[in-house]
This record gives sequence, structure tokens and C-alpha cells, in this order.
Amino acid sequence: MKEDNFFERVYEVARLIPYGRVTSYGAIAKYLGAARSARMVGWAMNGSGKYEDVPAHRVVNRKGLLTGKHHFQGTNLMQQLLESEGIVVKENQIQDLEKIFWDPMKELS
DNA sequence: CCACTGACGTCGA
DNA sequence: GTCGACGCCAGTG
Repeated sequence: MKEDNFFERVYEVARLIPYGRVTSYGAIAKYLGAARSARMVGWAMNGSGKYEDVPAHRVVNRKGLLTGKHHFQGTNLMQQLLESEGIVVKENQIQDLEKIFWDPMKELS
């Protein structure tokens, strides 16, 4: 079922995030045409826990800070997953963000 | 029913 | 260039 819900749209983009890459809420929001609704993107991620194909751990804020990490099951689970993909994380902050940053609008275009 | 908060980001001064 | 306030939509109190 293809639901045009804003949330479904977010999940769809999140699934498209390639391995070893990360994106930001605003990037997804902007791609959906709601740049100012970045908060909604994160809110949608609240339901991502019900979706296995939604690597929310690959979605971070514009600063590359693992803001949502606090919402994950464990404490360092998010960082653990990111490091497992080769992403360097330091103090909840992604290093080389500009290198691993995946822009849906630019990549998917 | 009304008000505030929330995985953020952009606009304004 | 830096700091502050507002906006988005939905859920919860």
C-alpha cells in the first residue's frame, strides 16, 4: 500500500540511504518539500521502530550530532551501528560528515 | 478544549 | 558573522 503520508515518505527516503552514509532530517524534509518541517521528520522516526528497513541510526541532525541516539534502545547502540558501517563517531558526533553525508535531493535528484 | 513539548532547521535582526 | 525567535505537524498533559 502506498500511503502518501508524510511519515511514509520519510521512511522511504531513509531506506534509500546507502551503506556507510548518513543524512540529516532537514535534507529529507527539504526533499519532501517541507524544509521547515524537519521536526516532523524526526517525529516520523518515532514510528521507525516499527519499521525494520528504516535505519534511523543513519539519520542525524544537520550538525552530524547523534541527537536521536538518546531515543534508541540502548545508549550507544546508534553509534555502535554507525561505527559498524565504517562511520567514525566521536562523542555522539559524526566525523567526516561532509564525506559520508548523503543528500537525497542531490543523489536521488 | 487549550497549551506545551518534541530525533530540527530556516529566517530575521 | 553571531545570536534569537519562529515554524512545521502531531501527540500528550
